[in-house]
Amino acid sequence: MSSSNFLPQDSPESDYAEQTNFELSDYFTFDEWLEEEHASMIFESVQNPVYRANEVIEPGASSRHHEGPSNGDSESGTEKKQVKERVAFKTKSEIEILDDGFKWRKYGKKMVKNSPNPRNYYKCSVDGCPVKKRVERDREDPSYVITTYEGVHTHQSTS
DNA sequence: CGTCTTTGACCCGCGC
DNA sequence: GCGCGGGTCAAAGACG
Repeated sequence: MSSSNFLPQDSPESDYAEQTNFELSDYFTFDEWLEEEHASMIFESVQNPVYRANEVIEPGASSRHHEGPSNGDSESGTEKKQVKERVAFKTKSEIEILDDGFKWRKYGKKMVKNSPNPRNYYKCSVDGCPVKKRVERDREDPSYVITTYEGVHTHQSTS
């Protein structure tokens, strides 16, 4: 019986951009919500399971993971403010693989100590799509699934 | 045959 | 300096 509300909109085929038009959500830093209890914050989003977080990453910030194994010195100019958009969804469902119209490739699974359930990491299979998806189960409500989208799709959904 | 899943190992940042 | 936590990649296997 998963006739619950998977997505706020009943038009999964709609453009993702359309769905990202939730201005009813609150604007807060992801860090803030991280400090707070996930469940607590999103708990109110049961009806509006859509949260939008804009994080501004400064050029000086160490957002460089491990791509250039060269000896330091990797100042490739083109350094500008990178705005990462993160959206947290909380939906009540048994399955965590909620198809939103995009193709995702699982690239890792990790176990969080605060939760007896593992955390899954998904990435868009589309080339040039830096969008990442993080799926986690609510530790207090295993029936709830928290999906966190990171980035913006640079392509249309497969529809 | 191509794509995706799965698991372990590795890496990074921070705290103490 | 080391440990912890979290996040990512990679190789092999499974699957269509």
